[in-house]
Amino acid sequence: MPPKIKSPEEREKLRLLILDSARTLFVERGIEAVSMREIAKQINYSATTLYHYFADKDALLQALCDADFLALANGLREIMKIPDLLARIHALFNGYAQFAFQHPNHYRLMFMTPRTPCNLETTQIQQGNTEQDAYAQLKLVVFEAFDAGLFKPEFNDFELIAQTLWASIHGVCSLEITLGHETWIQWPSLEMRLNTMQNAILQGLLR
Amino acid sequence: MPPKIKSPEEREKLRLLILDSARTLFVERGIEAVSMREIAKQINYSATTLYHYFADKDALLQALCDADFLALANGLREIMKIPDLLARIHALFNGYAQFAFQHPNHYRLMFMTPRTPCNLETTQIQQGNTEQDAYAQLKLVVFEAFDAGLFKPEFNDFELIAQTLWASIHGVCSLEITLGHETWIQWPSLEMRLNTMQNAILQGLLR
DNA sequence: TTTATAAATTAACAATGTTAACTTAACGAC
DNA sequence: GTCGTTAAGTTAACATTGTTAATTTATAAA
Repeated sequence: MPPKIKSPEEREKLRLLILDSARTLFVERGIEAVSMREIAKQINYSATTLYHYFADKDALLQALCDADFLALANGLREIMKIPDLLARIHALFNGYAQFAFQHPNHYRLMFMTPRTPCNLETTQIQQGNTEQDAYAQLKLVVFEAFDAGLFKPEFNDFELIAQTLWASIHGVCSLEITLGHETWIQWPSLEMRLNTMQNAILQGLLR
Repeated sequence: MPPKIKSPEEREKLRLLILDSARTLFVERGIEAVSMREIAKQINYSATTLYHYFADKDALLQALCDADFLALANGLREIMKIPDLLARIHALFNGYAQFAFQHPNHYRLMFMTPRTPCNLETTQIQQGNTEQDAYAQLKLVVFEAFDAGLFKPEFNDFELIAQTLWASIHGVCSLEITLGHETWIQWPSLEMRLNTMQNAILQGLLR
C-alpha cells in the first residue's frame, strides 16, 4: 500500500534507511551477507523498491563507500588541528589505523576491493576538498612538512612522499585484515607492528 | 559414459585439469567469472564432477591459492642465491612486486581476500619450509642481516622487521591493484613508488 | 468523478552453489 | 562368462542470488 507522493525529504530518508540497513548487514555478517533481498527485508520493503533508489547493487555499495570516506575524513579532521607537525603526522597514522580496525568491513570495501573506478559524476565526495577527502588531508600535512624542509633532499616529490606514507600504513592494516588470523605467522602485537612501521618509515624519510 | 577406475595418476591429472580451467577463467575474467559450471564446461565435464575432487568452491579456490604460493616461492628461490645481502633484499622486494603485477588476480586471492584461516591439515604447503614458503625466505634473509648487525639497534626483533618490510611492499602493491586506476589520485609511476618505498623503509631500518 | 502518475508490490528470468538420485561401465569373485 | 559392487559420471532439482516486466494501489490534479 503506497501512501503516495513522497516529499524530497521523505525520499532522502528512505534512501538513508536503505543505506543503513545495508551497512548493518555488512558490518555484522560481512560483505557476502549483503543481498538486495536481505537489505530490503530488514526494513520491510520488497527488493525491487531498492532499485528505485539505486541503479544496482554496485551503485548501492558505491554510495555506502562514499559515506564511509566521509566518515574517515571527519574522524581525521580533529587530528588536523594538532599544532605540532610531527605529532600531527603520528596522530594521522594512528587515526587511520584505528578506523581500519574499528570498521574492517568498511575498510575492505574502501581500500581492498577493486571496483569500477569512482565515477566522478556519481560520487558525492569532492575529491581534493580537505573537508571530505582523507587523502587530501594527508597531502596537506606532508606538503607542510615538505615546505619546512623536514624530508631528506632525495625525497623531492611531496605527492610521492604522501603516497609512500599511505602505502606503509595501508600495508600493515590490510595484512592484518586478510592474514591476521593465520596461525602459521607469528604476529607480534598489532600495536608493535604499527609503531615499528611508523618509526621505520619516518626515520627513512625525515632528515 | 564413465570409463571406469582411474589410476591415482589419472585422478591427479583431472584434478590439475580442473585447477587449470579455474585458473584460466580467473586470470582472464577476474574472480567473479569463476563459477563451478563455467569451470566444468570449459573442460567438458558437468559441474557435479568437480565436487568429487573438491569439497566446495572454497576448497577449490584454496587449492588454487596453495599452488600460487608455491609459484611465488619458486620465483623467489633464484633470487635467494644472490650472494650480496643487500642486493638480495632489494631483489626480493622487486621479485615480489613483479609477481603481484604479473598475476594481480592471484595476488588478490592470496593477500587481499580474507578467507577461512589456512587449514594446516588441508593445505599442501609446508609453512616455514624455505623451499615452499615465501615468507620463510624473507625471514631467512632478514635474520641474516639482523645477525650481521645491519639494522639499527632499536629494531631488535627480526620477525617484526621482516613483517614491516613485507607490509611496506604489500602496501604499494595492493594500493596499486585496488586504486591504481582512480584518476582523482595523481599517481607517479609504479616504478617510482616502489623505489621510493624501498629506499625509505630500508634507510629507516638499516644502520 | 475521472484520470494520470508516483510508489510500491508480485511474478518471473537466468545464473549461482550444492545435493540427491540415477546411470553406466569396469573390475573381482565365483 | 555371469553377477553383484562400486567408481565415475550425469541429469534433475533446490534454494538463493541480482534484476526486470507487469501490475496494483492510492493519492493529487482535472
